[in-house]
Amino acid sequence: MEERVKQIKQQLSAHNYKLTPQREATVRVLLENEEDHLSAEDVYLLVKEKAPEIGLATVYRTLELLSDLAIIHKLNFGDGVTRYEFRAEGAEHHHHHLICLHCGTVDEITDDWLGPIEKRVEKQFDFQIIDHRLTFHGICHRCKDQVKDPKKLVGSKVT
Amino acid sequence: MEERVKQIKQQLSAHNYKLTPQREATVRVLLENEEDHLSAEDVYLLVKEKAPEIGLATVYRTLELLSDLAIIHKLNFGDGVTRYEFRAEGAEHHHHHLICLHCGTVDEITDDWLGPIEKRVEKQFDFQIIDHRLTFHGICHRCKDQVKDPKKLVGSKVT
DNA sequence: ATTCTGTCGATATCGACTATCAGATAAGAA
DNA sequence: TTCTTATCTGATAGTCGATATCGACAGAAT
Repeated sequence: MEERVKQIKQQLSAHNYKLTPQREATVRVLLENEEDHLSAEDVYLLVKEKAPEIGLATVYRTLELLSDLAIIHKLNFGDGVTRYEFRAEGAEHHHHHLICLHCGTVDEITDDWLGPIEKRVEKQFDFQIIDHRLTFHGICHRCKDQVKDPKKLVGSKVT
Repeated sequence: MEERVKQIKQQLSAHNYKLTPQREATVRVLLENEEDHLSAEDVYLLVKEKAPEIGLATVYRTLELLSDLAIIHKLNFGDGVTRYEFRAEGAEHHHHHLICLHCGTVDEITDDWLGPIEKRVEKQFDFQIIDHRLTFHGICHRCKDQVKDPKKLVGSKVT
C-alpha cells in the first residue's frame, strides 16, 4: 500500500506533478477499492469521508490525470458512467469482463486469451493493435437459476 | 430496401406498434447509412432532410423502440455518444470493431472468432453468454505511416 | 516582496438524453 | 358517420455526468 503510493508519487513527479493531499486521498481510495469498478461519484463520496473539504472537480481532475499517466484505466460498461480501475502493473492489455445482464455484477477474467486473434487481426487488416477490450454479456452463475428466458434480456442495452 | 422496410413494419405490428411516417423516415435513414455508425443526433439531422417537422424526441423514441425489438443495436465507442447499427439478420452476436486511435475511424470485422473462447468462459466461469463485444484499439492501415510512437496514444481514452 | 506556476473548491455550463404534457392521429365501437 | 380510446408526436423543461471557468491560495523562483 505505502509502497504503491510512493511509486505513484514518483510517477507523478516524473511528469512534474505533485502528490497533493487531495490526490493522495484519491489514490488511497482507489487502492483500497481495487477490486471494484468505482465511478467518479463513488470515488468522490469515499474520498469525502477522509478529506471532507475536497471538491468534485478535483476528483475528476485527479482521475483524468492518473488516466493520462496510464496509472488507472477508464472503463465503460454502458451504464452512462465512466468507471476507473487500476492498471495491472506492466500489463499491456487490460483484462476482460463478464457482465451479468440480470444482476449487473461485473466479474473479471485476468488472463488474456486474445493472442492468436490479435495476430490474425494485425495481419488480415493491417491494423496495429495497442489495446483491446472484450466484454461478455450474459447470465452469471449466481443468477442462472432465476432466469428462464435469457433471450428476453437482450433488449435495449448498450453493448 | 422496400423489402426490409416491409419486414420491419411486420416486426413492429407483431408487437402492436405502427410504422408511422416518422418511424419509417428514421428506418430509411438507418438503412441508407447502414455502413456508418450513426449517433441519434446524426440520425436526427438526416431524417430532418426528408421530414423536417420531426422532433428529436421522436428520433430517440424510435431508436429506443427499434433497439428494444432487437432490430438495431446500441453501440458505445467511448466518445460519450450512443451509436446505432443494424443487426445482421439472424446474427446471434454482433461483430467486432477496429477503432483507430489516430483518426477515429471504426472498421469492422464481420467474422466471429470467439467461439472457442466463449466455450472456455462458459465452462470456466459458469457464465452463460448471450452476447459479447470485442473492440481493438490501435493504428489503422491508413494512419500507420503518420504515427511514430503509438505508446503515446494510450492516454486517457475510455476503453 | 513580487511574480509565476500549479493546484484548489465552488459553481456555471455543456451535451446527451429523458420526462412531461398538450395536441394530433389512427383504430374501434356505437 | 360520430364518439371514444389508445397511441403517437413535437416542443421543451429537466436530469445527470462531465467539463470549463474563475478567483483564491500555496510554494518556488527571481
